[in-house]
Amino acid sequence: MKFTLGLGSRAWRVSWERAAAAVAGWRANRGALRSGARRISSPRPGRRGSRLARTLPLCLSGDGGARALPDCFGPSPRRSGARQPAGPRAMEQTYGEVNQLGGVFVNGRPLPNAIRLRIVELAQLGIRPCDISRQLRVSHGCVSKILARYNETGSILPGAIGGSKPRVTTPNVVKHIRDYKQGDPGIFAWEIRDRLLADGVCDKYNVPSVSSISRILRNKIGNLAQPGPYEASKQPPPQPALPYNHIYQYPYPSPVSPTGAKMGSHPGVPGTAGHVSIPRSWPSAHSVSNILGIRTFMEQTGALAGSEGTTYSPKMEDWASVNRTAFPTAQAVNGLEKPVLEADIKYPQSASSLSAVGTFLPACAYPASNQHGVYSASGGGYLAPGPPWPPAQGPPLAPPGASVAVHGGELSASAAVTFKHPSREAADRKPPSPGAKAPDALGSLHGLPIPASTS
DNA sequence: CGCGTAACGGTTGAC
DNA sequence: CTGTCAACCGTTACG
Repeated sequence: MKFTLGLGSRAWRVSWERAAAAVAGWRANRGALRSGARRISSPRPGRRGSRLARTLPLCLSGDGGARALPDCFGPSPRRSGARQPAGPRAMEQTYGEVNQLGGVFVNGRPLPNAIRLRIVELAQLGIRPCDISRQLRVSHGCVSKILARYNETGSILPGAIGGSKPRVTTPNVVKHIRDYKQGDPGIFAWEIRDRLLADGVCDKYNVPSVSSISRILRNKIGNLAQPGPYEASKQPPPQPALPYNHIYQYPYPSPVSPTGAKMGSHPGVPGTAGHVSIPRSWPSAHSVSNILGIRTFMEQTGALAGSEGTTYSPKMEDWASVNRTAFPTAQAVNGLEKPVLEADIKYPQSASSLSAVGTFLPACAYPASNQHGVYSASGGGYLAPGPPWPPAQGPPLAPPGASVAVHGGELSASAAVTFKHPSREAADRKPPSPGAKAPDALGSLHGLPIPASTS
């Protein structure tokens, strides 16, 4: 039902076969959870017809449409290992879909960082979101979301997709619990919890729940002692949780950890303190410090290879291939090749011309020529072919505080570093690392002439 | 008309 | 190895 509705509202979509799979009965639950009253009975009737026809000339033709897209979204089988929808046509799956603006996107996947970055940049140049949306052919909802996130977190990066919340009952935690229990067999679970916090074993984000602790006591630690009900007169609950900076220290100013973005084993949760808007408490790619860390590290080392495994890179598909056709030079920036290859794994699109994002987003600069290429991928690009780009002289730059550090090298592999509203950050997040923050971020923008034309 | 956002189908990755 | 789950994604359409 829900599926039907959804499909109906997007009947034009290119990769309808995937939707047709519609196997995910469980998804309905999620949908139900999220469902409001809005679309209970009809799939937003009415829109798709004419508008679609007007805006999607290139992908709706023929069979499957997507294959009519530019080769950057050409047909390509999923790589082994990737989930494949059941059905004989699975191998014909393509990733490209085209939105109403004619922009190409991959459903369920983040926009390339280059696009995200561009959105932020344009916004900081004073271009209205609606114009950004049109220029880049990204839905205004997405523009809004990215800008909102950027304003909130200072990061242009998408959130961490997939995975499960890291277990809080790590061996170390269990060990401490055991120690506490051994030290005081009558200790309550909530006391253990407090001690875990107080001792810095856990932080408020990853401290096990009382029930979890009880379960640990019961299952893993067994009967060191059974807390009796009569022991209720213990200490009152304790002190407020430690300031989470205690635990959630940013990697900097110490040499930034290259593993910032994905610190699966990090005892703390990097960057959390400053990321009020990021619900996930486990390592988040949004972490400014992570981003900084990655970036700084990369800038310093000039290599990603050593860190990519633990950074954001696994997610950095960035559908690099999406933009590849626009960059036929296929110059892999040092250290970026692997991520790019990984991107290929995820987005096995036309590999005709590989180019890491970093290739077209050179460090410390954002040459118009390259920029131009970024969004002008033939046909499937994000630039509207017709309407001219806003005049180069454009609106004034964003407020002085606003800045976007543009360093292309990391874009494809780990992180794009963006900062904004330092004052705000000062309040609720760590101040940007002086070393990591581009000293002349605005300068980067200054040096980022808006392409005179989108064509 | 511009924007914020709910709903939606989709992907991802830990478990 | 496979399925489940809960996170995130971008698009669409509503208000």
